[in-house]
Amino acid sequence: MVSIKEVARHADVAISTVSKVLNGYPNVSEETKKKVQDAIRELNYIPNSIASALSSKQFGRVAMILDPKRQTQAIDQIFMQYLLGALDKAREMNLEAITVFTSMLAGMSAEEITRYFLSQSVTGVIIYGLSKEDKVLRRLIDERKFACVVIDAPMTNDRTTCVGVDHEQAQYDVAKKTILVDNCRQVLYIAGKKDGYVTEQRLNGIRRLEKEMNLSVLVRLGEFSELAARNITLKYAKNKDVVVCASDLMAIGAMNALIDMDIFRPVCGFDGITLMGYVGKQMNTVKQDFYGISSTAVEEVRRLMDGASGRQVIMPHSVVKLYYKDIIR
Amino acid sequence: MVSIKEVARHADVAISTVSKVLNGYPNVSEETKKKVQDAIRELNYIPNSIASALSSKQFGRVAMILDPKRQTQAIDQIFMQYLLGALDKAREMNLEAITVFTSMLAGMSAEEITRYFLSQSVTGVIIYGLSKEDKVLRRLIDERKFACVVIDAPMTNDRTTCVGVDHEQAQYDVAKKTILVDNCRQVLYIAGKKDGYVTEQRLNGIRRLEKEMNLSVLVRLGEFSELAARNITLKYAKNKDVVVCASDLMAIGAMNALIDMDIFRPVCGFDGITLMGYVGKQMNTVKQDFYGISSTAVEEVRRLMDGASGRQVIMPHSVVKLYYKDIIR
DNA sequence: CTGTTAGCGCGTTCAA
DNA sequence: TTGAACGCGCTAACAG
Repeated sequence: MVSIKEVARHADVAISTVSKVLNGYPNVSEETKKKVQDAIRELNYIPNSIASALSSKQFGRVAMILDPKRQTQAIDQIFMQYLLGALDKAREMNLEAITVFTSMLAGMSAEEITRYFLSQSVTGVIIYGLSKEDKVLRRLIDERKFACVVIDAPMTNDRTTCVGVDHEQAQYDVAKKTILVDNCRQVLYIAGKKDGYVTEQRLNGIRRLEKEMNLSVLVRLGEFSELAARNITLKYAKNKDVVVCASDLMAIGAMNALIDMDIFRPVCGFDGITLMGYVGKQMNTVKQDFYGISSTAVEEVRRLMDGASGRQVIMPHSVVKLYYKDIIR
Repeated sequence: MVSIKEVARHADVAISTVSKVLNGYPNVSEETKKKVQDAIRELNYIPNSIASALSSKQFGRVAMILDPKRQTQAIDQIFMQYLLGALDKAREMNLEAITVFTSMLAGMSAEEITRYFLSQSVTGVIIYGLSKEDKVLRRLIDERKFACVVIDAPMTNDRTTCVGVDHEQAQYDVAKKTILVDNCRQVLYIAGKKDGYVTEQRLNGIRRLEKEMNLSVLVRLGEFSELAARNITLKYAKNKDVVVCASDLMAIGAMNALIDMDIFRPVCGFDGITLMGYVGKQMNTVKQDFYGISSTAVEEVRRLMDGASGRQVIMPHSVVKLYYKDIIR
């Protein structure tokens, strides 16, 4: 492994000079700069980021905490978008991001996780899909030992920023758009999980619409499950005018149920995933930019690591109509 | 940040003694060991793995290269299993694994990737789902600068190990089992992608069965796409006895097509994914243990990093029948 | 069994 | 503008 020392020798300068060239410092003459760069090229020198980090004390890695078993809004596709968005941005910002699954954290206390992260030089954390029931991660947030960004859970403090769309408004928007077409009054709302933050917010959205439009809304928990949504639909949809679902997956289940019941009802979903299979229908849904959300999360965690204070970041959403062609895998 | 130095001072021993205790070296009296451990606990000392790596020159991180856009066998679910398996094992083996998506490598030459990896102290690489067309990654493998493990592509050299099930045999097995039930003769085989290694191997499997059972097999490329498989089925399945698909996704497409055509044909898939939606039917498929494959890959890459030579590792597979209840999300 | 010493590869003063 | 010297936190000889 060719080190900075050899480059220095080769270029006949001091190590520190090479370092300066490497890091684009001023006060290096063009002449020596060129000498150094030539040497770097000739020796095919590659700086060691580990040593660099140690020396400059700029550790600061970011841990992305994902819970794949927690089938909330949709499926793994979303996680991949999250990962992609974060890793791309991290690379762009010269940050190291490590992937951590909750299964690897299972059984650990907040202290143990803290220790683990610190030993890995992790100073920033992004939590995707926090559950209300997750005492440990909530503790981690409360302790403020890390710069935290929480996706889709409304938590902020001086070391914690939350990032996500306005689920309340989004649910309101998509439901309203769907309902207006057929002037529906009786709504079947299939919500998510009891312990989910987004479930609550989305529910608030439909409640607001209920009041505003004087609707009658029946709420059932679909657990973000296609099958549960199917069964709920089979049971309750008959004398409803519309089925509003808190996820695309559940919307698919509802649609299939309606087909089996041989009745038509408008259905709308949430998330805008594309791996839905072709149901041969169309439906409204909320399109979230998971890649962008995750990318923003990295920027935010960096802000926090640089000492900024936590805040709330609302990402834009849109209501789109998914057709057959959109939902082909 | 409390360092080893402070621990040493606190315990009134030398730094090296602390280091020995930390790394479980012999030649430390129980007495001093206890002193040190107490100090560690009191100060809540956390070793810095970065400094440790630098000092011991035990860098050796491993890069997991994933290509999410490459929708080969199935969907993101498989990638998540891969990630989980690798990260769990890496943690167990005290290796650092970093997630790299091909999109981050796009446009880079093999040399640039090499430089990038080396700068990140990556010395081992796991490649998931290599395409025959991927000249760059193949170059990376050929250059032997890294310990390489390739999943599902039959490449080995002294620095490269391949890991995966025996796709040829697996395809043979599942097809045979499916065909025997109804004594089928006319087979529609929906293969994967032209540039895929597994496509070729699985095709060999069906070809072997064709000869052995004196079948008539029509082969079409389904591109691992549900829709393509659907269209192929609509076009060709009528006068066939069975539809053998090189992926579960395509099998779903085929099944749905058959339902629309209102004819029954046995269908079999490949991979054993669980996010198929409920088609209300059953089918045979090859169950792959993606978690285990990835976990094994990490062990293998470690072997290579430790100087061992490349080899071929065949993972076990099984043929299972998926029922309605199995494929509920 | 313990402590001293010499680095690992690099960033960063501070004199020269 | 340059370079010697120190230190980041830790490991690994080696000497005592």
